[in-house]
Amino acid sequence: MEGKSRHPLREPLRDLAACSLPAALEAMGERWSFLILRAAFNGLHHFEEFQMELGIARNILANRLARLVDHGILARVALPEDRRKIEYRLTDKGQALLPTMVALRQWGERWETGVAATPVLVDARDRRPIRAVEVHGWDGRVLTKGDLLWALPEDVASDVPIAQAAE
Amino acid sequence: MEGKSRHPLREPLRDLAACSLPAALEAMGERWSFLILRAAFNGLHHFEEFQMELGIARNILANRLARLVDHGILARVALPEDRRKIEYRLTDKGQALLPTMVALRQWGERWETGVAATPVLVDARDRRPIRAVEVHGWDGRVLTKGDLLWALPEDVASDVPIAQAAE
DNA sequence: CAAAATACGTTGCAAGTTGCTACTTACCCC
DNA sequence: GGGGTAAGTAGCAACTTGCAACGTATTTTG
Repeated sequence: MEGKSRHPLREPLRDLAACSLPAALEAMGERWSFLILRAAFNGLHHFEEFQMELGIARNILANRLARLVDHGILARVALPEDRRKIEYRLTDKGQALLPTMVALRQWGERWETGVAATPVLVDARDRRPIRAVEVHGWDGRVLTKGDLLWALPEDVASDVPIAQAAE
Repeated sequence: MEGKSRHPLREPLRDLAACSLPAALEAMGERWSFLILRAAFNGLHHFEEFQMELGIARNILANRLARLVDHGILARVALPEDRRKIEYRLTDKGQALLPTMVALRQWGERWETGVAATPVLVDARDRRPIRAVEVHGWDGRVLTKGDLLWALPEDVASDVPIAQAAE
């Protein structure tokens, strides 16, 4: 029985400083989680659909779906018109992973496979490809590693000039 | 690792196998990989630094560093001035993971921890917080799930801005 | 209605991964 | 040489993953 141990004795990924990356990985960092998420974004909703599409073992799929539901990324809805069926539906929290998923996929396209993936993600309005996901500064500039600083909260320039920035 | 290449034969309409997400996860999808990457972005370069910062077991760290080097995400550089030391340095390919890492971290802040993470990532120029990472259409609009379509390559509008999209 | 099929799991292993701790090897400094 | 540092390896226990068979409600079909 491995389906129920949501938080096994495995130590949680250590909070280096108070970074929220470990918290995010706690929810999404396991083996199939991102692929299930992508399938959900792609319109799949049912256990058998995920299983067929991904070729994942059924017990692992059951475990991952339960975890994603526990974390509020998917909602588990029993369908009234066919009481065998369960619908797994992206929550707002799950939909909020879109930029992460797209960024990871674009990185894979550019640096791993080297080709545009199929299917292509396009803007529904004009069917044009979407832009590359980037990090932007407050002023809209595209930032790369050299443009960034890891600052303590008290060293962050405030947008509101009333704050006691200088102490 | 257990190389998985099992994908059932399916209709191309629904085939997600050509997606580059699996390729990206092959490189970055293991436990600790993203945290090591974050530490590298944060200026750590040496085995003992990663080990102390993350509290990861030494054999796992050695394995992950070797994998990241194999995938070209980190470069392994022997330092001439102290021949005990090895420097692990982000490559361009590794630096290209910045948007992915920031998107994942921001999602964790917003939906898991609920607070701004420490340290905060700021624009080095003005020390202001960076923007939320988002998905943008060709025209610059912010896109969410409902604005997107998964299209076959032949259904993608050409990037020539002359509007022949009428259909 | 009984039988078959569908949907969503669970169970029992075998094989693979992770983690802890101690050990090793090479190197620097005095 | 002796002590300490840097980057790993080795052995072993605990945990996770994967496969395939089985279980249990439901719906559909003959």
